[in-house]
Amino acid sequence: MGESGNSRWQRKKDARPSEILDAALTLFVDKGYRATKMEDIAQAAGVTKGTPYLYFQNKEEIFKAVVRETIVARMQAMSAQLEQLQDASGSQLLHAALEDWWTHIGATRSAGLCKLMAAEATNFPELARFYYEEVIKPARQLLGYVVQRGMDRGEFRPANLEHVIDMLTAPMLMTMIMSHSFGLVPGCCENITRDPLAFLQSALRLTLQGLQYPVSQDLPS
Amino acid sequence: MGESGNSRWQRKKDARPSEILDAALTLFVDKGYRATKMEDIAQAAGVTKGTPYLYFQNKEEIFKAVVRETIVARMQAMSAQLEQLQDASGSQLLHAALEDWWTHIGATRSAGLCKLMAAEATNFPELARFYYEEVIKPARQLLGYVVQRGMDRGEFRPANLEHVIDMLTAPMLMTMIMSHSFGLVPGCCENITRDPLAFLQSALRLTLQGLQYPVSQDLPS
Amino acid sequence: MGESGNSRWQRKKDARPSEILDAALTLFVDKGYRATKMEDIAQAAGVTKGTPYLYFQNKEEIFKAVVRETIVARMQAMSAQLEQLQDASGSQLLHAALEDWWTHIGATRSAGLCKLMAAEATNFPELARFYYEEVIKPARQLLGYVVQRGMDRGEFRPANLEHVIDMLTAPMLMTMIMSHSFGLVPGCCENITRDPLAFLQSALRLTLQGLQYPVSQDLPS
Amino acid sequence: MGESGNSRWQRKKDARPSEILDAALTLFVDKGYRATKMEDIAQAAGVTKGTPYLYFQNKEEIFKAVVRETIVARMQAMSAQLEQLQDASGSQLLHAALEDWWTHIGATRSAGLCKLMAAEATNFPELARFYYEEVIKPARQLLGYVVQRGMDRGEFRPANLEHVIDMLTAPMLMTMIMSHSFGLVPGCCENITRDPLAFLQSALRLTLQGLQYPVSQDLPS
DNA sequence: GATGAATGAGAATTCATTCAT
DNA sequence: GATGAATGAATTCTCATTCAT
Repeated sequence: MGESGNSRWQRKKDARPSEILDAALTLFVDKGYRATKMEDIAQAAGVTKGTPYLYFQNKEEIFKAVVRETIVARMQAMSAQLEQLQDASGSQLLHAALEDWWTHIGATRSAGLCKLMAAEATNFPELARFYYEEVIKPARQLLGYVVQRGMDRGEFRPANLEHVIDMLTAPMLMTMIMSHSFGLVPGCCENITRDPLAFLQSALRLTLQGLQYPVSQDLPS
Repeated sequence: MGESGNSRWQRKKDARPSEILDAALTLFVDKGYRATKMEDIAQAAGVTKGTPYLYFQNKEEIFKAVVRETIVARMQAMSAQLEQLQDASGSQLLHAALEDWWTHIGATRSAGLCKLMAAEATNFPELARFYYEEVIKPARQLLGYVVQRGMDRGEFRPANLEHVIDMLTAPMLMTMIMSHSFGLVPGCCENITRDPLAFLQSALRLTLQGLQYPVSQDLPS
Repeated sequence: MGESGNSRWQRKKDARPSEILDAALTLFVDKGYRATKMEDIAQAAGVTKGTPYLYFQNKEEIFKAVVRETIVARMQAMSAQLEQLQDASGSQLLHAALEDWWTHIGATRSAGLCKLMAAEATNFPELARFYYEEVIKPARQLLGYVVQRGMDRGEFRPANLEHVIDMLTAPMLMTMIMSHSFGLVPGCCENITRDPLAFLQSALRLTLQGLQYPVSQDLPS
Repeated sequence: MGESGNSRWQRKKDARPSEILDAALTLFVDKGYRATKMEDIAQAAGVTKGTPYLYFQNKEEIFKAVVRETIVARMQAMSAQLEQLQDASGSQLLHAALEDWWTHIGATRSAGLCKLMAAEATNFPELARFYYEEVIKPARQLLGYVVQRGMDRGEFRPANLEHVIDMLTAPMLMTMIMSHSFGLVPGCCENITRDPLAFLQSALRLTLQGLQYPVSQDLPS
């Protein structure tokens, strides 16, 4: 026939899994885990009901695979990348990390997945632990390392390390949550989701400002 | 307190609806919206399957009512309370607000509801708008007012108001999310949920520090 | 609340389980376990799809309940009954037992259930063990007791007790199997299912004949 | 014998079909008809999913072919063999038949197939008829012939021929059923499956004993 | 002949909701 | 007002079968 795709079966074994995961990612992010039907995933991937089951045991495994293939994979790449910028100052590193994160996660569908992960953590304890070990913990270690080095070098004033890490993370979490919950609802949040990156940078600056040594003598916090 | 809200709470001799909402709140927070069965709500409220339908049209209406009756109601009370502390400094007001929030929301089941609200916003757009109008917007206006006043008075250096509000809000959101998602999973987060209030206060201090005028000569207070 | 006033709908409730089990028994016997759809059971019981699940966890539990309520229950009744005929001879007891069995099991749908049990034993090991403990074992013990007593009294010649029990059981098993497998297929077995009871009695007579002492004294087998 | 059946078995250089049937036999016997997946059959035969369909229309046809090729074929061989022992006594013939049957059917996977056949007869009426015509009927005719001859010769006392045949068959059926149902379940039947052949021989002896003329004068033939 | 990706009808199970009592 | 038995739409998952390669 003249047309390429007119066969009932489009056989793309190698491409299928990632097509399915891609469709699933979008649907999970848009509608949540429970509200996403397997058949919807199949349809969005251009296949029929049964096909996803050829590649994944069940819905839960699809969800796990989506998390693994997107955030976890990206996280590892980011960690590796940041480890090469050893010479930069703490501020520079944190700014670089923020931009990197924004490019590869914050501004992508992955951000919606983070929100979903938070929403569903208690329903998938095993996955939550995995996510914690593979994403949250390494991310926090990386940030902790950078901040601690800054303190050691006198770039930052001493402060509770965990709290600083939380402080650096909170705006990112907020951005992801807001832009994938209220931000998606028409008529909510006209002034919140304007320019998330601007907020993130502003937040980072504010936090770094707070980490500077006061000029005159001040009590350490 | 005003007398206006009494009529609603005076008919407490008929406690059924609020008992149902109370049970629903706990279950929604613990298991999520979808995973909470109507029958579980009924049972937890000490009634039988059909009874909730005598007071609420359906599950969605119960969810909305829960949000309305808990967070929204609490939010309004908090707003009223804060409006009375007009003489305090911006820092003092923000610290007071934080403690108030922590006591009445952050440390209660309501915090779980906020997380749930974020998770389900896209599934209940109407409710999301309501929540945004009744909770998020007023809260931000309140914070915005306090911060703006601080800037006007020279207590804080000028900065993007929306970003500062986001900055003040992010740690609270983070606390709520984490403590009701990963924080509930055994084996996650050994170092995150340690002492949320300490983090919140530390974050506030850090942000306020960042809002101080830099050392160089600037306007006197 | 109280136990007293709810007669009408509760009577319905009480009747449901047995109605469902009754429908299930017939369908299981007719079509086998796998080929019997839950919806068919429901329909045969005059209810809709979901109703059986109000009373039984799942299809497997219905099957187990059917077995329990029919054969096991009947078996226990039979055992109790036979224990009262202590004075009769071995032959008399065995004939009585056969007739009893025929009346209450062999000629009823329960016989089909025995066949089904044999067919599905490996698919439900737990149920098979239960059935073995509650039905097969007691039945064999009962027969064993009667035969042993006959041997002790000199009514029967000595023989391997287990083999005799098998020998007494085999015709019953055969009758049940044949009449619920080939016997149900039109055009099979014109001469097999003629008169099962006649065969059973004939078989018993033949076996008892074989248990008589030969006239001349011969070696025990 | 005739040459007519050769063509089927001569094309054995193409072993595919029989390999598939062999695999199917084992799986059917082990897991039952329904629980045996086509893919499992293919895999056990060392081919892939689609291949069985090159040789058989569908699963049902495979089942039928298995029955045909195993039991039916073996049955015909046995019949032919027994027809050659014309000189022996009835007892001798029956003992020989039993041993033959035990060797080629009772102790092999075919026994499991008999059980399966009984279990599935109503689901495959056409196959049931075929099995009845090709297996059950000839077997009964053979036995009937031997027993009748024994009666005619005065070796056995007169009795209902069909009943005697049933009587001779029942232990074999029982052995096959038990050893492929409860006998396979761990924890069932410690004392049943001990030594099936011993039981079969014992049963035959007992039956033959019952067929002997009583010593004192009894009914004339 | 073989392959194995894809199909899609079908079955089990869940649970929000209704309504006769 | 309350009850709780019953409903039936909705959803997940299975597997015999097909057919392009």
